[in-house]
Amino acid sequence: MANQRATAGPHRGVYKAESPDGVTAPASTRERILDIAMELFVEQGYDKTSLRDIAERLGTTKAALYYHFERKQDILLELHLRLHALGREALEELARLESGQDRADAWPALVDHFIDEVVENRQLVLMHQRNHNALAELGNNERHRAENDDIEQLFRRVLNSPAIPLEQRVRMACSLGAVIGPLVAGDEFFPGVPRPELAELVRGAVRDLLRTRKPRS
Amino acid sequence: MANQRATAGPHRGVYKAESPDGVTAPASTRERILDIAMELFVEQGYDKTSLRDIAERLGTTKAALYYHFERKQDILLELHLRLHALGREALEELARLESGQDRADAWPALVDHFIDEVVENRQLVLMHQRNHNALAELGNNERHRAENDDIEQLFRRVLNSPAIPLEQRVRMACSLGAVIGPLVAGDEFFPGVPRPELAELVRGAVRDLLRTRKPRS
DNA sequence: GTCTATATTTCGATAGAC
DNA sequence: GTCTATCGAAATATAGAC
Repeated sequence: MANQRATAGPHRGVYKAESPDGVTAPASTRERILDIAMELFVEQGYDKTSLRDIAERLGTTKAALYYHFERKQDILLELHLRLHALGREALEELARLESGQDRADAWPALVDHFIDEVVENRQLVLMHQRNHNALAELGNNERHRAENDDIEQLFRRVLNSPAIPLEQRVRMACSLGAVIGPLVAGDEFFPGVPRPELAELVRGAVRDLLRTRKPRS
Repeated sequence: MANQRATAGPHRGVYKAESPDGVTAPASTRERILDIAMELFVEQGYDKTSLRDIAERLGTTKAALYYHFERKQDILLELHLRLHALGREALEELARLESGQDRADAWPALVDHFIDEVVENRQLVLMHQRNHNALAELGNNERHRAENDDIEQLFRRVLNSPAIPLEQRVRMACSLGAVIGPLVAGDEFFPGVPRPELAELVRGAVRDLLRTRKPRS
């Protein structure tokens, strides 16, 4: 009767049925659903993944899923929140800095952190970028809209800081794309290269990218 | 009776009903369909865009579309081929170079070209990256598979050239992501900045990114 | 918590008139 | 080339037994 909120009833807010001590409990059905859904959303996309597909791979039936999630969209929403949780803290901290120059100075550390998280949660990032449209439709959901608008505004606040020269702000945006390129999309292009080594090389590339040169004057 | 293959019959291979001289003819229905579909695929995604949606915005009915395209997928396929046509030539030329070093040297020019095309065909690029999953399903289509496998192999051949140091190859991959970042995805982050100026800044960033430094030894 | 139905809706695709 | 009408195949979601 310890921390069993997950089994206290269907679809009710926040769950995270971890055992109080660090013991790895058998993954709750709810979380197994999320993991399987993430796999399938990457393989086939959200729209082409039916609840029947998920249920089959999980070994149950469609209807059983409705005990754990009210609607199909809620599965996607939960996964989206998982992703947002990754970058939220770091981004908030960055946006809290007053001066634009401080923000620019702190950016490289943020990207470093970003690289680590992309490597560790590659599948989640993949799911995000391969289901852009489906995720956009979550905009109607209140819980999602609140969270999402927030994150987006944090980004905007940093990348729009008028105190940072435009050139540097553009490079900050470039650095994010540069990370996604080889670490996610172009995975098949560097087979056999251990991911940590790849990450290290990307780190070096981003470092050079962010080191703005003198404008040719 | 000049170049009217487009109206010679429904869905038959290649069309491009341009008038022989450079005169801008009124866009054929077929091309208006493609343009509208591209818009909608960007706004809502391929899966959530019904043929009814397309027909409505075009001012006709669903059934009319079937005169111009045999299946819904064929609309997406045609748009995909439009995109591939953009980069194909440059990429082929690059892959034809024998030495790996030659390829690495030619890469910056390719990216420069890539930047121009991304700026000029932003919507098409957007459609591509926002419908990754739907496009992957075209893999069953023969016409698509032939074309697509080809392009992918060209990329692989260049990015795998063993003569190019891994560090540089990774940076080549980074450079592609760095272009997409600010020019496509992060469009809303630089409002008011004319796109050519943005492109120029990205060009500078990529230049620094590709200039590999001495390894710290 | 999971099952077997089944209701409901939407969409791709076809038939055939004009 | 475009229309109306309709078929058939999914898929989401619900009802109710166990």
